[in-house]
Amino acid sequence: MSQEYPLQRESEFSWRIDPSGKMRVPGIIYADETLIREMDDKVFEQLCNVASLPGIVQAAYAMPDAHWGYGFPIGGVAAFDPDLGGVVSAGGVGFDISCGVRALRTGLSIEEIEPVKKQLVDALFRQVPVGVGSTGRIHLNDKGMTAMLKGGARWAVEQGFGEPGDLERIEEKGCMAGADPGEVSARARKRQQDEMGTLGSGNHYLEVQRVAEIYDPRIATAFGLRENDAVVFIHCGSRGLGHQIGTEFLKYMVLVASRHGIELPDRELACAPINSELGQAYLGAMRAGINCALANRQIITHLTRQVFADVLPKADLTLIFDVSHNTCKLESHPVAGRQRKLYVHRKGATRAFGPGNPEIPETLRAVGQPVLIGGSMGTESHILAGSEQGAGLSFNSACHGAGRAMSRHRATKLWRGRSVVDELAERGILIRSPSMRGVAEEAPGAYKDVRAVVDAAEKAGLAKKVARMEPRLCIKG
DNA sequence: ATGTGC
Repeated sequence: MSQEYPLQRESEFSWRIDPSGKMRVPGIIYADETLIREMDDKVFEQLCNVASLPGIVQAAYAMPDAHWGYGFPIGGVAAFDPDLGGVVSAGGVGFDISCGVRALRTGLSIEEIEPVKKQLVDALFRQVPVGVGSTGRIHLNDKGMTAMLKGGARWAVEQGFGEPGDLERIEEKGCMAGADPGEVSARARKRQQDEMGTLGSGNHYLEVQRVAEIYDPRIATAFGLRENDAVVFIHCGSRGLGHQIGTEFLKYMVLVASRHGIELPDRELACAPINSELGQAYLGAMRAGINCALANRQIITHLTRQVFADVLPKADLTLIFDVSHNTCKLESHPVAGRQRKLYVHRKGATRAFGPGNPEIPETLRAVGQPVLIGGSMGTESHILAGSEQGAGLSFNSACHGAGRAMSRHRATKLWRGRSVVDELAERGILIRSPSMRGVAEEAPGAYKDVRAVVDAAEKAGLAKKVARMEPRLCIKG
């Protein structure tokens, strides 16, 4: 644990760094003692940097899966008040804008999947493009690109990818308002024109999982989950488009920071006032990036349904929910007893609205928003539900995954992709990937213990555990 | 995360 950053234990699952130097607010980390001890000192340093940005409200937060990121920690949450000089930061959203997870029920039990598992994983691997630079069968011209950037998953459904009923189970009903395709450069558009409906690389995957354990039967029933059900998890984002938007705006934000009177503790924290031309331009482009990710996951859902229709015609894939974990969104939150409109950055952190929140679909409003936690390849995933107390703890945010425990480079020194695949196959978990190096980088041992992460999130009060899933097959970038 | 990068 850090010598340099004095952590005060606030409770069994929360830790605090009091403001010092240029920090305007404290840093708060939700974690158990083991997670805190193993957390990179860089997380604390980055959290203190975030806490020093103009207009930050209440505290800079780190989730239990936090690790070192670009500028902001991954697993970081920070909210800014536009009227107090609050800022928006490209690095605070992350390069993979609106990277997120979508979970689907299949209407099948795992016993129905097992006999055709190999056929299913091979068909998915053929049908869903994966890997660095992967392209799909959809090619968008500039007009189509603009419509996609404006319409998100709603556009995808209009194009015949999926069903109108899907939209109800997506954040923002599948279409992020305030997107400004005019702020998305020609280069970003070009990079994306052949990449719709592709999974990408890194930690992105498509898995078929077994519901292994139900923690909260009432909420599980509301989410349509039963033990032994087969479910699909899709984890991916906005591909080359989001990355290009992030890269370009980061550069502009570095250039004009001093003009806005912003002193950057770290160049990677480049940001612009929300109430500035650049801040508004970024928000418009970022929202278009959100729509790109929502459309991408929608198209992949359609491809997945086609595969199931072929291999398991009895299947009926219905959307449980779709959550993004790299965003900046305008939300209303109580601060010291007063509702305030804040721009909440969640980078590697999942929105987790509690019961009653009007943003949650009516059919789920009584139980809270599904919080989808994708574990690493070969390990378990979790579904949680937003809690009422989460509002006062982290602007209704929770963890997003297991969180890396070491660098990709170190992981490739410790594991061989081929042996990882073989070992998982022995446990009946089938992996298909174009990159054995990618598999080594994503080896289960390179990640934190996802169950410890989820337990800490629950015990800190951020969200409530609902169900635990085990992977049976996985296609990976 | 990324038409992976120096």
